[in-house]
Amino acid sequence: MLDRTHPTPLWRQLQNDLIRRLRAGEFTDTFPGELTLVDTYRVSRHTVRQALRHLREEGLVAATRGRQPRVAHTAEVVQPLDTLYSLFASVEATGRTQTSQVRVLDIRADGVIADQLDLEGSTPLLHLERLRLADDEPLAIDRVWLPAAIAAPLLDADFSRTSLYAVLADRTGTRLDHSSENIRAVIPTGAERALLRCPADTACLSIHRRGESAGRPVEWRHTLVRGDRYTVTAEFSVTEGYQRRPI
Amino acid sequence: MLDRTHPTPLWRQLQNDLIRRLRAGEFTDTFPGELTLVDTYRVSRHTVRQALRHLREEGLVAATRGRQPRVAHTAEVVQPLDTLYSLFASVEATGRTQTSQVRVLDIRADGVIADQLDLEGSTPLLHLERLRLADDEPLAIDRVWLPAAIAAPLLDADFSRTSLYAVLADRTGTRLDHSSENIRAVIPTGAERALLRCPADTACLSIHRRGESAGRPVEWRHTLVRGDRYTVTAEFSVTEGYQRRPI
DNA sequence: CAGTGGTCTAGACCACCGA
DNA sequence: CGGTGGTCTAGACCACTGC
Repeated sequence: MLDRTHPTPLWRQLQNDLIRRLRAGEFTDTFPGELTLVDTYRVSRHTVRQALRHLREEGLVAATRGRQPRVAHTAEVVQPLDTLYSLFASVEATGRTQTSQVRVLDIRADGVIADQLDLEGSTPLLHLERLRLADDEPLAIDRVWLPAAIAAPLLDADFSRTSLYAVLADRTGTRLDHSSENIRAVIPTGAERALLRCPADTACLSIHRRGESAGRPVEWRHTLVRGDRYTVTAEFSVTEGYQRRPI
Repeated sequence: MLDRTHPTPLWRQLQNDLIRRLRAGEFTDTFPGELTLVDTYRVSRHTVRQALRHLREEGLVAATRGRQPRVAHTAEVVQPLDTLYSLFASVEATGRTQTSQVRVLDIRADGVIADQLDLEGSTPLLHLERLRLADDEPLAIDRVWLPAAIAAPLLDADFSRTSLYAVLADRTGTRLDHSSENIRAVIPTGAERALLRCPADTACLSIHRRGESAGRPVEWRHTLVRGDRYTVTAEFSVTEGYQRRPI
């Protein structure tokens, strides 16, 4: 189960294994308590608590003194605003299964979008539109445009289960190193609400992102996320050299 | 030194005492190591580490294995924490006038809010509720709670034209050095929409903020911002990480 | 009542760093 | 080399929760 000879600390191995089991859906609602984990993994309680600390801080597991610990199925995805994030990764990190329905994948020209990317209006762009789901429940409508000169190799990729950024880096070697986003609150149109299957009283976050690689704009993206399932978080600290907690 | 009969955990008492000594300038550059603290405070190393964890995460103390621990010199300059709320100030920079209507300013207890601040439910809190306007047009409903033990001197302040953080720093010397925010999209209630005088089809950004000073929570804030007038922006660079700034 | 998490102790070995 | 923080163990008592 755990490898005591491996240089990775025991508590991190334990943490990873618990995340794996969480993703595998092994704990539908209840979650083992600390003493149970001590027995099953044959480690001290201190080690168990160190492994659990991160899971609890991440909100994956809800535990209160006296009560039966539970898997926190907060019906929402929490998005830290501290990394160049991928919606795919943040959904998977919560133990949910992320899938996408590809609605559009083609190459076209669009003067408005090209303008945002500092390109000529007639420049061909690869356009990908996906309905993104977490555990088969609609989460967001995601539209992204990339210059065809860079992204053409993605035309035949399967985006139903993979991250755009992963495919982009894999097939073209392009990695985003800079991005800027605008986040607004909007009320979805009737068509959007129907597609997202969200209640009538639900607002959405409208996120525009412009991504760059080596100083060149390579991505214009618009994501419409259900407000009842998604939260953006941000952390600030005045101190220099502030180290973010690992995982 | 530490009171073992007091209900406050030992590690919290130790943390508070270390913060007190830090503020008193007792440690100019070097900082005692863990074993030193074990000796001086007569507690176990586990307790010392639990107390130090927050100080290190906050960046107040820099410690690396093998090296002499040091006091982290927090860039002595201003509090850059008003990224979002200087958004209101930046409105003035664009030529508009920003004002506030103070709707509530009193001291009360609120168990739910106190819980968010890690305080006892009966702890008195200073509560300030403002309707914030730009050029006499409503922008946001801003509610903030601070422990009365710290913020009581603000009871007779005039908040119609001034920043809370400025008054807080001026009258109490407290400056926020850390905060975390959650940003969601919501649809305002009828009362909120009426107060904000916004159209029926307008969504809002709901922003919860928890602010800390020297590792202790001092502010719980909820701001409801009109989605049709404000955008939150974020920048990311691989070299610099994310920084949010207002538009 | 049994089980939960929160706190605390007193040990131990290790990797790392600077003198 | 001595001191640092990182990890880990094997205990213990307590407050709280739900049955």
